Amino acid sequence: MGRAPCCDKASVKKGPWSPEEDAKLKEYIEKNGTCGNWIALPLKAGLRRCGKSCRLRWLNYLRPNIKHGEFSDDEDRLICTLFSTIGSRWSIIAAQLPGRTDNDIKNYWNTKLKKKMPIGIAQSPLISSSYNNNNNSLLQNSSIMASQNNSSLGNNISYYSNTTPVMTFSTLTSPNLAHSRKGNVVMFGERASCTSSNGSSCTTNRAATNDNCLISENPLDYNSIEEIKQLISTNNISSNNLNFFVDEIKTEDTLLYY
DNA sequence: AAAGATAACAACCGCCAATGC
DNA sequence: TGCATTGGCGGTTGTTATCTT
Repeated sequence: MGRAPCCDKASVKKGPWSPEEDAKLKEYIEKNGTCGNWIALPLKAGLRRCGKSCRLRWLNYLRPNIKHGEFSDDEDRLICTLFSTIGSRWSIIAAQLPGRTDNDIKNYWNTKLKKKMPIGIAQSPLISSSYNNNNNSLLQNSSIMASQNNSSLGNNISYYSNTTPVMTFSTLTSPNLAHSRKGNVVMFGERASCTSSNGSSCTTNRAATNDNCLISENPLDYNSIEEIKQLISTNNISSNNLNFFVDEIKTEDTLLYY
């Protein structure tokens, strides 16, 4: 037996929404909310639409505070850098762009930004393969997002909180980078440097903090999650911001970056 | 001016994880 | 514990607008 359809395909309307349908949906949701059940909503609202279609219409077009129109240069940059890091996680990218929907960003990427990007970045995010479904939630819960601006290992990596870059790391590809595996990025290590959003910086060979910056003086010594957590703790770095990175190590032993 | 090509964007489809029974 | 249902997501398609020849 196959999966039951979410609605009766024969009786629901498809295609573009009319202004009347928009008004009905908007009025119903503003008055009653979604009641946590999109499937039942169209019937209650007097719409001959699939519940999924109603949800999509509301989320992408009708709900308040949706931003339509041109993307700013800042938004362009953020989308590009996030895509280069995490790939086509449109909902996560959209969460960093207030007022924008995942569908909007996806369309914008496919029609415009993709053409602007270098082929390697546009087609193959450097580290997206290190994110799997199991830790997506960690990513979503993190207030910090990472992006690598260069396709080769060991160059500039920026971390964003919402749309604000909070810090940029620079690393060198070094034979002493103990945690480098499969060509992924390592932020522990000698000769690393960091510049934070307030202009302060910290460089090289020391365990240091500057805003959310953490550089370990000894890349060889941090082999366990607990050690890393301890390091974060003793340097008084917000654990909320860094939990994701710690958990990343725990679940994906191929990617270590701080 | 017309026809074809391309771009932009709205909407649909199918898969999967979460949830409730 | 297993199954059915739902919500959410990303990929894809369809339609309309705009551009080019």
